[in-house]
Amino acid sequence: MKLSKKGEYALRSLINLGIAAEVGRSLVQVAELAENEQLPAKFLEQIMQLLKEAGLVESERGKFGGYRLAKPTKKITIGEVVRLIDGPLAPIGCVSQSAYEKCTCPDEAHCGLRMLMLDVRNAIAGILDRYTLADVVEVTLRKLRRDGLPLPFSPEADAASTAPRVSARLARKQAHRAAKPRLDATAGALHELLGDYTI
Amino acid sequence: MKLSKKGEYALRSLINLGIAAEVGRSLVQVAELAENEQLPAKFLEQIMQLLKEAGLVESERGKFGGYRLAKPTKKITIGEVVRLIDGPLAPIGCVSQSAYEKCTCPDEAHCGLRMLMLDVRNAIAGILDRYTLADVVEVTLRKLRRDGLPLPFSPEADAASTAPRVSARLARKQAHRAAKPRLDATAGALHELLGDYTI
DNA sequence: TCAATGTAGATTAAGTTAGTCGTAAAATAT
DNA sequence: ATATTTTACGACTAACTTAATCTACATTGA
Repeated sequence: MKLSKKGEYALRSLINLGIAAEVGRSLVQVAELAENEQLPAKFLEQIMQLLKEAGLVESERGKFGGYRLAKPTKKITIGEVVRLIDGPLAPIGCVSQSAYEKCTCPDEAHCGLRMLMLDVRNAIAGILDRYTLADVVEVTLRKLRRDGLPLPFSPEADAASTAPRVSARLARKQAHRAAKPRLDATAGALHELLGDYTI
Repeated sequence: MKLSKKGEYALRSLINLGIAAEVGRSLVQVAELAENEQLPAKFLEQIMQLLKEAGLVESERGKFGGYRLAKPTKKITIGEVVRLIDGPLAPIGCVSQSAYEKCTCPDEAHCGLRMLMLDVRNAIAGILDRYTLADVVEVTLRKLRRDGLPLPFSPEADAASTAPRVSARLARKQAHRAAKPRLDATAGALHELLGDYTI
Protein backbone atom coordinates (compact mmCIF):
# COMPACT_ATOMS: atom_id res chain seq x y z
CA MET A 1 0.00 0.00 0.00
CA LYS A 2 2.97 2.21 -0.63
CA LEU A 3 3.07 5.78 -1.78
CA SER A 4 5.94 6.15 -4.26
CA LYS A 5 8.88 8.44 -3.59
CA LYS A 6 7.70 10.47 -6.54
CA GLY A 7 4.32 10.93 -4.93
CA GLU A 8 5.89 11.70 -1.59
CA TYR A 9 8.25 14.28 -3.09
CA ALA A 10 5.41 15.88 -5.02
CA LEU A 11 3.36 16.26 -1.87
CA ARG A 12 6.29 17.55 0.16
CA SER A 13 7.08 20.16 -2.44
CA LEU A 14 3.49 21.27 -2.82
CA ILE A 15 3.21 21.59 0.94
CA ASN A 16 6.38 23.65 0.98
CA LEU A 17 5.07 25.88 -1.77
CA GLY A 18 1.94 26.28 0.32
CA ILE A 19 4.01 27.26 3.33
CA ALA A 20 6.04 29.66 1.21
CA ALA A 21 2.87 31.31 -0.04
CA GLU A 22 1.52 31.59 3.50
CA VAL A 23 4.74 33.23 4.60
CA GLY A 24 4.94 35.71 1.77
CA ARG A 25 7.32 34.04 -0.63
CA SER A 26 5.66 33.93 -4.03
CA LEU A 27 8.38 32.03 -5.90
CA VAL A 28 10.63 29.18 -4.81
CA GLN A 29 13.36 27.54 -6.85
CA VAL A 30 13.65 23.81 -7.30
CA ALA A 31 17.07 23.86 -5.68
CA GLU A 32 15.64 25.39 -2.54
CA LEU A 33 12.69 23.00 -2.43
CA ALA A 34 15.08 20.10 -2.86
CA GLU A 35 17.45 21.24 -0.16
CA ASN A 36 14.70 21.93 2.31
CA GLU A 37 13.52 18.30 2.25
CA GLN A 38 16.78 16.67 1.11
CA LEU A 39 15.41 15.55 -2.23
CA PRO A 40 17.41 14.88 -5.42
CA ALA A 41 17.09 18.17 -7.32
CA LYS A 42 17.02 16.79 -10.85
CA PHE A 43 14.39 14.23 -9.99
CA LEU A 44 12.32 16.91 -8.33
CA GLU A 45 12.61 19.02 -11.48
CA GLN A 46 10.90 16.25 -13.37
CA ILE A 47 8.17 16.03 -10.78
CA MET A 48 7.55 19.76 -10.76
CA GLN A 49 7.01 19.56 -14.48
CA LEU A 50 4.30 16.96 -13.99
CA LEU A 51 2.66 19.18 -11.44
CA LYS A 52 2.84 22.07 -13.86
CA GLU A 53 1.29 20.09 -16.70
CA ALA A 54 -1.51 19.17 -14.33
CA GLY A 55 -2.10 22.84 -13.54
CA LEU A 56 -1.17 22.58 -9.88
CA VAL A 57 1.83 24.90 -10.06
CA GLU A 58 3.09 27.71 -12.29
CA SER A 59 6.66 28.59 -13.06
CA GLU A 60 8.81 31.53 -14.06
CA ARG A 61 11.99 30.94 -15.97
CA GLY A 62 15.31 32.69 -15.88
CA LYS A 63 17.18 34.24 -13.05
CA PHE A 64 15.03 34.60 -9.93
CA GLY A 65 12.60 32.19 -11.51
CA GLY A 66 10.97 29.35 -9.65
CA TYR A 67 7.66 27.69 -8.87
CA ARG A 68 4.50 28.74 -7.11
CA LEU A 69 1.11 27.15 -6.55
CA ALA A 70 -1.30 27.81 -9.39
CA LYS A 71 -4.37 27.57 -7.16
CA PRO A 72 -5.26 28.37 -3.57
CA THR A 73 -4.25 25.57 -1.22
CA LYS A 74 -7.90 24.92 -0.36
CA LYS A 75 -8.52 23.94 -3.97
CA ILE A 76 -5.92 21.19 -4.07
CA THR A 77 -6.83 17.92 -2.39
CA ILE A 78 -4.19 15.41 -1.37
CA GLY A 79 -6.06 12.67 -3.19
CA GLU A 80 -5.87 14.61 -6.42
CA VAL A 81 -2.09 14.80 -6.17
CA VAL A 82 -1.66 11.14 -5.24
CA ARG A 83 -3.88 10.04 -8.12
CA LEU A 84 -1.95 12.23 -10.52
CA ILE A 85 1.43 10.80 -9.58
CA ASP A 86 0.68 7.30 -8.34
CA GLY A 87 -2.60 6.42 -9.99
CA PRO A 88 -5.81 5.19 -8.37
CA LEU A 89 -6.14 5.06 -4.59
CA ALA A 90 -7.89 1.68 -4.67
CA PRO A 91 -5.82 -1.36 -3.64
CA ILE A 92 -7.24 -3.37 -6.54
CA GLY A 93 -8.63 -2.24 -9.89
CA CYS A 94 -12.12 -3.64 -9.43
CA VAL A 95 -12.91 -1.18 -6.63
CA SER A 96 -11.40 1.92 -8.20
CA GLN A 97 -13.80 4.80 -8.79
CA SER A 98 -11.45 6.75 -11.03
CA ALA A 99 -10.01 3.82 -13.02
CA TYR A 100 -12.14 0.70 -12.73
CA GLU A 101 -10.66 -2.50 -14.10
CA LYS A 102 -12.26 -5.88 -14.24
CA CYS A 103 -10.48 -8.44 -12.11
CA THR A 104 -9.85 -12.13 -12.72
CA CYS A 105 -12.36 -13.41 -10.21
CA PRO A 106 -15.31 -15.23 -11.74
CA ASP A 107 -18.02 -13.13 -10.10
CA GLU A 108 -17.40 -9.66 -8.73
CA ALA A 109 -20.84 -9.39 -7.22
CA HIS A 110 -20.14 -12.27 -4.85
CA CYS A 111 -16.51 -11.56 -4.06
CA GLY A 112 -15.85 -11.00 -0.37
CA LEU A 113 -12.36 -9.73 -1.03
CA ARG A 114 -13.77 -7.06 -3.27
CA MET A 115 -16.15 -5.90 -0.55
CA LEU A 116 -13.27 -5.63 1.88
CA MET A 117 -11.04 -3.76 -0.53
CA LEU A 118 -13.89 -1.44 -1.34
CA ASP A 119 -13.96 -0.51 2.32
CA VAL A 120 -10.22 0.08 2.26
CA ARG A 121 -10.39 2.23 -0.84
CA ASN A 122 -13.24 4.25 0.69
CA ALA A 123 -11.28 4.73 3.89
CA ILE A 124 -8.26 5.96 1.99
CA ALA A 125 -10.24 8.20 -0.34
CA GLY A 126 -12.28 9.44 2.60
CA ILE A 127 -9.12 10.88 4.05
CA LEU A 128 -7.12 11.90 1.01
CA ASP A 129 -10.02 13.47 -0.85
CA ARG A 130 -11.26 15.33 2.19
CA TYR A 131 -8.06 17.00 3.24
CA THR A 132 -6.51 19.72 1.15
CA LEU A 133 -3.07 21.22 0.96
CA ALA A 134 -4.45 24.01 3.13
CA ASP A 135 -5.11 21.56 5.95
CA VAL A 136 -1.66 20.05 5.84
CA VAL A 137 0.01 23.44 5.56
CA GLU A 138 -1.98 24.68 8.50
CA VAL A 139 -1.11 21.73 10.69
CA THR A 140 2.54 22.07 9.84
CA LEU A 141 2.66 25.80 10.50
CA ARG A 142 0.74 25.42 13.71
CA LYS A 143 3.15 22.85 15.05
CA LEU A 144 6.19 24.87 14.07
CA ARG A 145 4.78 28.02 15.68
CA ARG A 146 3.70 26.19 18.80
CA ASP A 147 7.27 25.06 19.33
CA GLY A 148 8.70 28.43 18.44
CA LEU A 149 10.62 27.13 15.45
CA PRO A 150 11.57 29.26 12.46
CA LEU A 151 9.28 28.88 9.46
CA PRO A 152 10.87 27.71 6.24
CA PHE A 153 10.90 30.17 3.32
CA SER A 154 10.29 32.98 5.74
CA PRO A 155 12.31 36.08 4.74
CA GLU A 156 12.88 36.94 8.42
CA ALA A 157 13.69 33.34 9.30
CA ASP A 158 17.38 33.88 9.93
CA ALA A 159 17.03 37.43 11.30
CA ALA A 160 15.66 37.95 14.82
CA SER A 161 15.43 34.87 17.04
CA THR A 162 12.74 36.40 19.25
CA ALA A 163 10.30 36.86 16.43
CA PRO A 164 9.11 33.23 16.34
CA ARG A 165 8.07 33.32 19.97
CA VAL A 166 5.78 36.23 19.26
CA SER A 167 4.04 34.46 16.42
CA ALA A 168 3.71 31.39 18.61
CA ARG A 169 1.52 33.32 21.01
CA LEU A 170 -0.41 34.72 18.14
CA ALA A 171 -0.97 31.26 16.77
CA ARG A 172 -2.46 29.99 19.97
CA LYS A 173 -4.98 32.79 19.94
CA GLN A 174 -6.12 31.80 16.49
CA ALA A 175 -6.24 28.15 17.37
CA HIS A 176 -10.02 27.78 17.50
CA ARG A 177 -11.47 27.82 14.04
CA ALA A 178 -14.48 26.96 11.97
CA ALA A 179 -15.39 23.26 11.94
CA LYS A 180 -15.30 21.22 8.75
CA PRO A 181 -18.34 19.28 7.58
CA ARG A 182 -19.05 16.27 9.77
CA LEU A 183 -16.60 13.40 9.47
CA ASP A 184 -17.95 9.91 9.86
CA ALA A 185 -15.18 7.53 9.22
CA THR A 186 -11.96 9.45 9.07
CA ALA A 187 -11.26 10.84 12.48
CA GLY A 188 -7.57 10.83 13.18
CA ALA A 189 -4.47 12.70 14.17
CA LEU A 190 -4.77 15.43 11.58
CA HIS A 191 -8.41 15.86 12.27
CA GLU A 192 -7.72 16.42 15.93
CA LEU A 193 -4.87 18.81 15.28
CA LEU A 194 -7.12 20.90 13.11
CA GLY A 195 -9.25 21.45 16.16
CA ASP A 196 -12.35 19.93 14.67
CA TYR A 197 -14.21 18.21 17.45
CA THR A 198 -17.59 18.04 15.76
CA ILE A 199 -17.46 14.30 15.47
CA MET B 1 -1.67 2.28 -2.82
CA LYS B 2 -1.76 -0.96 -4.72
CA LEU B 3 -2.03 -4.47 -3.44
CA SER B 4 0.26 -6.67 -5.54
CA LYS B 5 -1.09 -9.53 -7.62
CA LYS B 6 0.83 -11.83 -5.35
CA GLY B 7 -0.99 -10.42 -2.34
CA GLU B 8 -4.30 -10.58 -4.13
CA TYR B 9 -3.77 -14.19 -5.20
CA ALA B 10 -2.70 -15.16 -1.70
CA LEU B 11 -5.86 -13.68 -0.22
CA ARG B 12 -8.11 -15.21 -2.87
CA SER B 13 -6.63 -18.62 -2.28
CA LEU B 14 -6.85 -18.37 1.49
CA ILE B 15 -10.47 -17.30 1.19
CA ASN B 16 -11.14 -20.24 -1.08
CA LEU B 17 -9.48 -22.59 1.37
CA GLY B 18 -11.71 -21.08 4.02
CA ILE B 19 -14.78 -21.70 1.90
CA ALA B 20 -13.62 -25.24 1.20
CA ALA B 21 -13.23 -25.91 4.90
CA GLU B 22 -16.66 -24.47 5.62
CA VAL B 23 -18.16 -26.72 2.99
CA GLY B 24 -16.46 -29.87 4.12
CA ARG B 25 -13.50 -30.11 1.77
CA SER B 26 -10.38 -30.54 3.86
CA LEU B 27 -7.81 -30.52 1.05
CA VAL B 28 -7.68 -28.51 -2.17
CA GLN B 29 -5.08 -28.80 -4.90
CA VAL B 30 -3.23 -25.83 -6.32
CA ALA B 31 -4.63 -26.59 -9.75
CA GLU B 32 -8.16 -26.33 -8.46
CA LEU B 33 -7.48 -23.14 -6.54
CA ALA B 34 -5.89 -21.65 -9.63
CA GLU B 35 -8.73 -22.62 -11.93
CA ASN B 36 -11.40 -21.37 -9.58
CA GLU B 37 -10.04 -17.82 -9.70
CA GLN B 38 -8.25 -17.99 -13.05
CA LEU B 39 -4.78 -17.63 -11.57
CA PRO B 40 -1.51 -18.89 -13.07
CA ALA B 41 -1.00 -22.23 -11.38
CA LYS B 42 2.78 -22.23 -11.16
CA PHE B 43 2.86 -18.74 -9.70
CA LEU B 44 0.24 -19.71 -7.18
CA GLU B 45 2.33 -22.72 -6.22
CA GLN B 46 5.09 -20.33 -5.21
CA ILE B 47 2.69 -18.24 -3.20
CA MET B 48 1.24 -21.24 -1.39
CA GLN B 49 4.73 -22.10 -0.31
CA LEU B 50 5.15 -18.68 1.26
CA LEU B 51 1.89 -19.15 3.07
CA LYS B 52 3.06 -22.52 4.26
CA GLU B 53 6.38 -21.18 5.55
CA ALA B 54 4.40 -18.55 7.43
CA GLY B 55 2.28 -21.23 9.05
CA LEU B 56 -0.98 -20.14 7.48
CA VAL B 57 -1.56 -23.31 5.48
CA GLU B 58 -0.51 -26.94 5.64
CA SER B 59 0.02 -29.30 2.75
CA GLU B 60 -0.08 -32.97 1.93
CA ARG B 61 2.06 -34.32 -0.84
CA GLY B 62 1.51 -37.03 -3.35
CA LYS B 63 -1.58 -38.06 -5.21
CA PHE B 64 -4.72 -36.54 -3.70
CA GLY B 65 -2.48 -34.09 -1.87
CA GLY B 66 -3.23 -30.39 -1.59
CA TYR B 67 -3.47 -27.50 0.80
CA ARG B 68 -5.64 -26.64 3.77
CA LEU B 69 -5.69 -23.82 6.28
CA ALA B 70 -3.40 -24.44 9.24
CA LYS B 71 -5.52 -22.36 11.61
CA PRO B 72 -9.19 -21.52 12.08
CA THR B 73 -10.28 -18.68 9.80
CA LYS B 74 -10.98 -16.48 12.80
CA LYS B 75 -7.30 -16.60 13.71
CA ILE B 76 -6.05 -15.22 10.39
CA THR B 77 -6.43 -11.49 9.85
CA ILE B 78 -6.32 -9.96 6.41
CA GLY B 79 -3.68 -7.50 7.56
CA GLU B 80 -1.41 -10.33 8.59
CA VAL B 81 -1.56 -11.81 5.11
CA VAL B 82 -1.04 -8.50 3.33
CA ARG B 83 1.96 -7.66 5.52
CA LEU B 84 3.43 -11.08 4.89
CA ILE B 85 3.25 -10.81 1.13
CA ASP B 86 3.37 -7.08 0.43
CA GLY B 87 5.09 -5.62 3.48
CA PRO B 88 3.90 -2.84 5.78
CA LEU B 89 0.44 -1.34 5.37
CA ALA B 90 1.69 2.21 5.89
CA PRO B 91 1.95 4.41 2.79
CA ILE B 92 5.33 5.73 3.95
CA GLY B 93 7.95 4.17 6.19
CA CYS B 94 7.90 6.83 8.87
CA VAL B 95 4.35 5.92 9.93
CA SER B 96 4.73 2.16 9.84
CA GLN B 97 4.09 0.34 13.10
CA SER B 98 5.55 -2.94 11.97
CA ALA B 99 8.54 -1.60 10.02
CA TYR B 100 9.33 1.99 10.90
CA GLU B 101 11.86 3.75 8.70
CA LYS B 102 13.16 7.26 9.10
CA CYS B 103 12.22 9.51 6.23
CA THR B 104 14.18 12.26 4.52
CA CYS B 105 12.24 15.14 5.98
CA PRO B 106 14.22 17.31 8.37
CA ASP B 107 11.81 17.06 11.28
CA GLU B 108 9.27 14.27 11.64
CA ALA B 109 7.62 15.83 14.64
CA HIS B 110 6.53 18.85 12.62
CA CYS B 111 5.68 17.14 9.36
CA GLY B 112 2.08 17.61 8.29
CA LEU B 113 2.36 15.00 5.59
CA ARG B 114 3.40 12.46 8.19
CA MET B 115 0.34 13.23 10.31
CA LEU B 116 -1.89 12.75 7.30
CA MET B 117 -0.25 9.49 6.28
CA LEU B 118 -0.49 8.27 9.84
CA ASP B 119 -4.23 8.70 9.56
CA VAL B 120 -4.23 6.77 6.31
CA ARG B 121 -2.16 3.96 7.73
CA ASN B 122 -4.46 3.77 10.75
CA ALA B 123 -7.51 3.69 8.53
CA ILE B 124 -6.08 0.85 6.47
CA ALA B 125 -4.83 -1.11 9.47
CA GLY B 126 -8.13 -0.45 11.23
CA ILE B 127 -9.87 -2.41 8.53
CA LEU B 128 -7.35 -5.05 7.55
CA ASP B 129 -6.33 -5.93 11.09
CA ARG B 130 -9.90 -6.06 12.31
CA TYR B 131 -11.35 -8.36 9.71
CA THR B 132 -10.37 -11.99 9.55
CA LEU B 133 -10.61 -14.63 6.90
CA ALA B 134 -13.71 -15.82 8.72
CA ASP B 135 -15.45 -12.50 8.02
CA VAL B 136 -14.64 -12.52 4.34
CA VAL B 137 -15.59 -16.17 3.95
CA GLU B 138 -18.86 -15.52 5.70
CA VAL B 139 -19.74 -12.56 3.52
CA THR B 140 -18.92 -14.50 0.41
CA LEU B 141 -20.93 -17.54 1.42
CA ARG B 142 -23.84 -15.42 2.51
CA LYS B 143 -24.02 -13.65 -0.82
CA LEU B 144 -23.75 -16.87 -2.78
CA ARG B 145 -26.47 -18.51 -0.72
CA ARG B 146 -28.74 -15.49 -0.88
CA ASP B 147 -28.64 -15.66 -4.65
CA GLY B 148 -29.04 -19.43 -4.72
CA LEU B 149 -25.70 -20.00 -6.39
CA PRO B 150 -23.69 -23.21 -6.04
CA LEU B 151 -20.86 -23.02 -3.53
CA PRO B 152 -17.37 -23.68 -4.82
CA PHE B 153 -15.59 -26.79 -3.51
CA SER B 154 -18.92 -28.19 -2.44
CA PRO B 155 -19.08 -31.96 -3.09
CA GLU B 156 -22.80 -31.67 -3.95
CA ALA B 157 -22.26 -28.55 -6.06
CA ASP B 158 -23.04 -30.17 -9.37
CA ALA B 159 -25.66 -32.57 -8.01
CA ALA B 160 -29.16 -31.30 -7.17
CA SER B 161 -30.08 -27.82 -8.42
CA THR B 162 -32.83 -27.34 -5.84
CA ALA B 163 -30.53 -27.74 -2.87
CA PRO B 164 -29.06 -24.22 -3.02
CA ARG B 165 -32.45 -22.57 -2.79
CA VAL B 166 -33.10 -24.32 0.48
CA SER B 167 -29.85 -23.14 2.04
CA ALA B 168 -30.64 -19.64 0.83
CA ARG B 169 -33.73 -19.53 3.01
CA LEU B 170 -31.76 -20.98 5.85
CA ALA B 171 -29.12 -18.30 5.46
CA ARG B 172 -31.63 -15.51 5.77
CA LYS B 173 -32.83 -16.95 9.04
CA GLN B 174 -29.33 -16.88 10.43
CA ALA B 175 -28.68 -13.37 9.15
CA HIS B 176 -28.82 -11.64 12.52
CA ARG B 177 -25.73 -12.40 14.52
CA ALA B 178 -23.58 -11.29 17.40
CA ALA B 179 -22.09 -7.82 17.06
CA LYS B 180 -18.36 -7.24 16.85
CA PRO B 181 -16.64 -4.81 19.20
CA ARG B 182 -17.57 -1.24 18.43
CA LEU B 183 -16.11 0.19 15.25
CA ASP B 184 -15.19 3.86 15.24
CA ALA B 185 -13.62 4.61 11.96
CA THR B 186 -14.10 1.67 9.71
CA ALA B 187 -17.77 1.33 8.95
CA GLY B 188 -18.25 0.15 5.41
CA ALA B 189 -19.74 -2.31 3.01
CA LEU B 190 -18.36 -5.43 4.66
CA HIS B 191 -19.32 -4.19 8.05
CA GLU B 192 -22.89 -3.73 6.95
CA LEU B 193 -23.06 -7.07 5.23
CA LEU B 194 -21.92 -8.75 8.39
CA GLY B 195 -25.05 -7.39 10.01
CA ASP B 196 -23.21 -5.37 12.60
CA TYR B 197 -25.19 -2.23 13.22
CA THR B 198 -23.71 -1.30 16.56
CA ILE B 199 -22.07 1.81 15.19
C1' DT C 1 5.64 -49.26 -10.64
C1' DC C 2 2.99 -45.23 -12.31
C1' DA C 3 0.72 -41.09 -12.16
C1' DA C 4 -0.42 -37.16 -9.63
C1' DT C 5 0.93 -33.94 -6.57
C1' DG C 6 3.79 -30.77 -3.72
C1' DT C 7 9.04 -28.93 -3.18
C1' DA C 8 12.72 -26.24 -4.56
C1' DG C 9 15.41 -23.38 -7.10
C1' DA C 10 16.93 -21.11 -11.29
C1' DT C 11 15.65 -18.19 -14.87
C1' DT C 12 13.35 -14.49 -17.23
C1' DA C 13 10.79 -10.80 -19.59
C1' DA C 14 8.58 -6.72 -18.80
C1' DG C 15 7.65 -2.96 -16.19
C1' DT C 16 8.50 0.41 -12.46
C1' DT C 17 11.26 3.26 -9.61
C1' DA C 18 14.29 6.52 -8.76
C1' DG C 19 16.98 8.64 -10.47
C1' DT C 20 21.11 11.17 -13.82
C1' DC C 21 22.86 13.78 -17.90
C1' DG C 22 22.92 17.06 -21.39
C1' DT C 23 21.21 20.72 -23.92
C1' DA C 24 17.94 24.38 -25.04
C1' DA C 25 15.34 28.38 -23.92
C1' DA C 26 14.12 32.25 -21.14
C1' DA C 27 14.91 36.01 -18.00
C1' DT C 28 17.91 39.03 -15.66
C1' DA C 29 22.18 41.61 -14.61
C1' DT C 30 26.17 43.86 -16.18
C1' DA D 1 25.75 42.11 -26.44
C1' DT D 2 27.17 38.75 -23.01
C1' DA D 3 27.30 36.11 -18.90
C1' DT D 4 24.67 33.97 -15.48
C1' DT D 5 20.96 31.73 -13.51
C1' DT D 6 17.07 29.46 -13.80
C1' DT D 7 13.28 26.41 -15.83
C1' DA D 8 12.14 23.11 -19.90
C1' DC D 9 12.55 18.98 -22.11
C1' DG D 10 14.03 14.68 -23.56
C1' DA D 11 17.06 10.85 -23.49
C1' DC D 12 19.21 7.52 -20.83
C1' DT D 13 20.06 4.02 -17.11
C1' DA D 14 20.89 1.04 -13.16
C1' DA D 15 18.56 -1.39 -9.81
C1' DC D 16 14.62 -3.40 -8.32
C1' DT D 17 10.03 -5.57 -8.49
C1' DT D 18 6.46 -8.12 -10.55
C1' DA D 19 4.60 -11.87 -12.40
C1' DA D 20 5.61 -15.24 -13.94
C1' DT D 21 7.86 -19.87 -16.34
C1' DC D 22 10.88 -23.91 -16.53
C1' DT D 23 13.18 -27.83 -14.84
C1' DA D 24 14.20 -31.35 -11.89
C1' DC D 25 13.13 -33.74 -7.68
C1' DA D 26 10.50 -35.91 -3.66
C1' DT D 27 6.41 -38.01 -1.87
C1' DT D 28 2.26 -40.49 -1.80
C1' DG D 29 -1.73 -43.60 -3.15
C1' DA D 30 -3.45 -46.97 -6.16
